[in-house]
Amino acid sequence: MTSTDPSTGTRPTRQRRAIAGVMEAFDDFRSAQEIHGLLSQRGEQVGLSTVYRALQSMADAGEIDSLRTESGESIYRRCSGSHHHHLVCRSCGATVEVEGPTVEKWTRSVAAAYGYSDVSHTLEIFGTCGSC
Amino acid sequence: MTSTDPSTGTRPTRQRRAIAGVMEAFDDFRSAQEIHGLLSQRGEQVGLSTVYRALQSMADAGEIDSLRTESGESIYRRCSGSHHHHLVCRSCGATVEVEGPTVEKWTRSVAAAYGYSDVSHTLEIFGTCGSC
DNA sequence: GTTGGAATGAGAATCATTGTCAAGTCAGTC
DNA sequence: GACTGACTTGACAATGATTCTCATTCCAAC
Ligand SMILES: [Zn+2]
Ligand SMILES: [Zn+2]
Ligand SMILES: [Zn+2]
Ligand SMILES: [Zn+2]
Repeated sequence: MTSTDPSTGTRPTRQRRAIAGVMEAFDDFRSAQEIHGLLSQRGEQVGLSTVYRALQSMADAGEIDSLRTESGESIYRRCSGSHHHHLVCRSCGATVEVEGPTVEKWTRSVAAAYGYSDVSHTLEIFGTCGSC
Repeated sequence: MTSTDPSTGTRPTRQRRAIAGVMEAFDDFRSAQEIHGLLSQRGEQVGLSTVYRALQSMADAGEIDSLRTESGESIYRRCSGSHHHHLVCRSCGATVEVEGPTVEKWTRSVAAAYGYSDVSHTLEIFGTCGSC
């Protein structure tokens, strides 16, 4: 029997489990370096390279979401498996996952209309939430 | 009388004019470094720092659009004044400006549904164009 | 032509991210 | 239990886009 996790193609090592654990523990988007810091605080010794690698494979496997801040750094957050976007509060970071069949359909038809293939898209909504 | 361009707060120096000229000359999204290269090809001697600075102030002034590729680098392009989005070729930068009343309406209603105000959004579509 | 602030640019510095590679780990096999 | 071979790790170096530094140049106004 294979020993690799079929969803990520990786072994469930101590480090991977620690990272997955931290990702469960919070609800905001965090950078790889912040996550590495959280691990240290927890007493988990994990190399920064490993954190980057794990986050990448988790993102590829759809286990977590990643997006880029305005300053260009990648931030990560646990998320539901299906494709969705985010409504993010500009001041407190409160995040709502949103889905829109409408938008998905629209982007696909626009791309098709102009003969573009291998299409992907980014869509984020920013605003000020009710409690801010 | 002031000598600064009221829209950017900058002086129209030889370098700024050269950069503005290059931006007029193409209609794909290009990185700062590519734009710097185009300037050199034209025989315009402009420092890379200056290119970065000029592009930034032009983007701030709304004279050009800037967005980030999936790999995180900033790319720039002259744009029409009105609100729109882009369909960008990942390999050659060929760009189509797209507008969608549907999407605009959708983002607004989603934000409203969750009580978010002062809403803005980012939406870009990436793909491979027909000739790539 | 003087002058003071703005602009420039060569090079250094920043900094998130990725690459390198020797050492460590693990599952399955003998 | 040792053996093997593939996967994984992590300290460190390298990358690469962007920003910073600061001495020099430019320029509009007086
Ligand atoms: Zn808020
Ligand atoms: Zn989508
Ligand atoms: Zn193309
Ligand atoms: Zn829009």
